[in-house]
Amino acid sequence: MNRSTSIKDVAHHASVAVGTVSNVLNYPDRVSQRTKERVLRAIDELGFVRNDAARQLRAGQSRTIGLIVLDVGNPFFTSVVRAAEDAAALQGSAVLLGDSGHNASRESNYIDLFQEQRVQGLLISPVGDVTDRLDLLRERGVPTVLVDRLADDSKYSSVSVDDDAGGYLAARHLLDTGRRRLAFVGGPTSIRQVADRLQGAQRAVKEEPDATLEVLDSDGQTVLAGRSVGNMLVERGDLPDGIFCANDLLALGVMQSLTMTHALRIPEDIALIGYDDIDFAVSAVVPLSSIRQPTEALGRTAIELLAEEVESENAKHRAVVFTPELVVRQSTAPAEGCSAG
Amino acid sequence: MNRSTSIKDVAHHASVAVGTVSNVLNYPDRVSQRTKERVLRAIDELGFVRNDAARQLRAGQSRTIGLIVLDVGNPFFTSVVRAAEDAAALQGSAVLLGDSGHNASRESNYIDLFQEQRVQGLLISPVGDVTDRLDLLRERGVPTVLVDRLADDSKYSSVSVDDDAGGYLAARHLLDTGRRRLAFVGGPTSIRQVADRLQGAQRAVKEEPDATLEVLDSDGQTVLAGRSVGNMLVERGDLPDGIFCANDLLALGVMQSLTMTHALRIPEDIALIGYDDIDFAVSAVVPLSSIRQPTEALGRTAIELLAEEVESENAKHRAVVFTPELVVRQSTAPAEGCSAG
DNA sequence: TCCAAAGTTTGAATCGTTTCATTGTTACGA
DNA sequence: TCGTAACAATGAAACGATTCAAACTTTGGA
Repeated sequence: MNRSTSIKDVAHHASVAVGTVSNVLNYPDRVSQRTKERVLRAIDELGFVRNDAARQLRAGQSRTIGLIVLDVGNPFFTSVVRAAEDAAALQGSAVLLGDSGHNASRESNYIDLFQEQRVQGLLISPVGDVTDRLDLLRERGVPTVLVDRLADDSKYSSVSVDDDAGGYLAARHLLDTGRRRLAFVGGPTSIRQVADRLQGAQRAVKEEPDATLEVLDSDGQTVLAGRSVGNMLVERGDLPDGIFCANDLLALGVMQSLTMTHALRIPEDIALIGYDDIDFAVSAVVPLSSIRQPTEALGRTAIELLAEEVESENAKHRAVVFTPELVVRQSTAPAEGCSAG
Repeated sequence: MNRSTSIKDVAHHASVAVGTVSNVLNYPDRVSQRTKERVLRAIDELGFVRNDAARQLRAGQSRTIGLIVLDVGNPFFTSVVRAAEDAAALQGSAVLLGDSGHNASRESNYIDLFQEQRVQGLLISPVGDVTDRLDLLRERGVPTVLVDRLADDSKYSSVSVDDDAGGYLAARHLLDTGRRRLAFVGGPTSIRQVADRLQGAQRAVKEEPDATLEVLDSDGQTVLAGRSVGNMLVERGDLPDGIFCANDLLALGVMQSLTMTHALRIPEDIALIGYDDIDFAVSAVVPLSSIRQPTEALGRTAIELLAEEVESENAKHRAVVFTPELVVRQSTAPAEGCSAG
């Protein structure tokens, strides 16, 4: 109803020119102490709040950064988002958050929205094949940084985590604690993350001549899927002595099935390690060893890479790959006759 | 670098006036077929994207709604957010999401940001005491709807869930399945939600002359806290036959402690029910009964209430209270000698 | 052929900032 | 007292969209 107060009202109320008010807001040093006080008082009395649309229109660019993630509910992304917000705040930008929910059309809507908002740049964990759209954005001066996905060519910067290294870490840890008959439990290896983690595990196993690695396909990446793999294992007998699951949910499912239904002991009979280090890992019946991804670094670095590209159109693109971290808990405590390798 | 193409460029390229281009975008019916096609082609060829800042500046209002939640990682809020986004999309608005992380200063920053963005309105799950700020916002024509908090006076609309009813549902269900010696496990009752749930449970227990309800304080609302309550119970003996936990994490902790460490059977020896119906409830060792909050309805209704206030300055404020829903799973299956009643 | 009504198109004015060339003021050394 | 440099303050122009009164075109009936 009542049109909100503008810089003009403030200027009038403080008996100065509009330019002066603007200077108070943006370049306080250019304004004398007396004037500044008068203007600030006026701002306070009138309850003036800068209209960002007008500022942005004049400036040609906004102070916001678009961030599109696959699933805000996923702790991995939640953590990345928070780190990105904090890093952006440090450089005076705000993050507009979009949750694509693995849905290409939602993703596309967010790209549209952010483009209309003239965001400084875009951080995205892509669902669909958005390379064409991203190319267009770049042409129009909106740089993009890929999150949790290695840029295929060198057209974009990206931040990602080395899943192969993570897989290696996990398997190596099982081997180091004396296990030799390992099993990998993971969803369809068509998922890149799963394939990479498996590959890393295989690499580690090849280092020990007497070690073997069996691959068990799971039907999805859930607790229930883990449970059925566990049941299957027990039914057929011939158990491995170390299990590496492609994520923590699977691991928790396997743990449930082995310990509850079948009275096997973890880690004495079978060691178990997951991936992601979700909150539940630490409070599982047997606290679960896992591989933690450096989410804070991901978010922070993504913002930094974007800043580089915003500053100079021709900044070199960089693909930053982080190495995950092993978190040891009870579920992989060394077996009794441990022949550490 | 290259200033992006404006409506003026499009107009020039299509040999029409700027007003015509605007009409094509906003009132296609006012424009002849021939012209429309020409303009649309020009838009396509130039890759024109509307500058929302300019549109907003002229319109005096944006098409965005601010939403500040306590924790996007919390499945409760994740679900509310998604529902709100969908409902907003239906009415042509976008949601700007802010995660206060239970932090009053982050919350305050988001309010500032959203105010500068001239959001249509604000949905907020407040951390600190923001009533003063909200009052100011309202004066300036930015309506607010409280989420997951009952408005204390009738100055605001709000959407919330009846925790008392939820507590009643849970306890009543334990009673209905034959349990009589109940226990309530919950963090400090200074948390409103906890206090309300307890109160509802007490109400239900009073309905059965031979039923009792014991209150067990927990140190926080986590799995580990639940586990220690469980351990304590077993150590002291004198077990209840039905336990109602103020949230699912506590319940899972209690379940771990009872079933694993102490070889008690759920639901045969003790029935167990949680609150929130998190994803893990269904995949617990014994699938956990719980109370589900109507998060989708919360998000949707919040947007609807806000729309009412946006439309008319003097819309009556409404406090909509939803009733949660009982989800029965194995953890509360009827005891053998069930005297339903 | 003319006129009115309906249908299209035009383009200047406007929104609230920031920018910047210009003007006004002050201080100080010559 | 004057000139000049440093400092402050001014206000018109610009950003890119929407709006709307006015101008123009078409249609169809008299």
